[in-house]
Amino acid sequence: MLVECLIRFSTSQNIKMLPPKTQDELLARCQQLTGKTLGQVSAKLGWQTPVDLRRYKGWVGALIEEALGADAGNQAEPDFTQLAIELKTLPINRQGQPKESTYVCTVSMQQNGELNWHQSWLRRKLSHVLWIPIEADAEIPLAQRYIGQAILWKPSVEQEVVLQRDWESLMDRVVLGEQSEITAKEGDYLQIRPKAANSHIVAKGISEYGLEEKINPKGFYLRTSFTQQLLQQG
DNA sequence: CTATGATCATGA
DNA sequence: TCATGATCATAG
Repeated sequence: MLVECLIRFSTSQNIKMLPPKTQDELLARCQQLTGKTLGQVSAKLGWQTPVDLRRYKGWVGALIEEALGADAGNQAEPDFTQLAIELKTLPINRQGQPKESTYVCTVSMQQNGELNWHQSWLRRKLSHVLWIPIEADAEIPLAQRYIGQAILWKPSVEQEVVLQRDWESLMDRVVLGEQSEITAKEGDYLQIRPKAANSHIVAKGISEYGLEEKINPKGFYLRTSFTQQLLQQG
């Protein structure tokens, strides 16, 4: 099976990688990517490497998904549906630290159980994450950026305590109809920021009087101070 | 519109 | 310099 995958990987041009059946198989595929450049992986998949990411912001993430055989598409599921593992690339600056915050999910109270931490969408998404560190210094051409060692991560008890506290305090405000007033300054590890095509996009929200209101969609993001810890513990 | 994938770009 | 607020592409 491993041989088949390696052959498939080395020879494929437009052939879709099958999703990994086990965690070990997934990690083996990650090993194949470690130390390779984005240009090498891109060429192997028959993808064009853009000059920069300005108009292709999700390109790196989509490339790694394809290379590892993620199968969730744009459904609201973990990237590896069978393994219940979420995939996230982690852009690394020249100092070896996360360069950007990490988007997790949209802020919403329409979901069932969205008012309870243990059933929350955010907790489910962060319950098991495969982080792929990737060079992201602007001075390195996209195709020459190296892929780092993958980190398969579950939040520690200490980390989850903070995440839960942040999530509950932020969601308290959302429920009170204050979502549009929340700024990115709030939260220790989690923050809420705009998440939309632009600032004019509107979504259904709740006003301070509990009525329906049109607001600019926002999302939960992990601060770099949090993802920095993962690099050290991984 | 919502979901997926994120990074850009400017003000402080 | 860097975090906040804004934005880009694509599928359904």
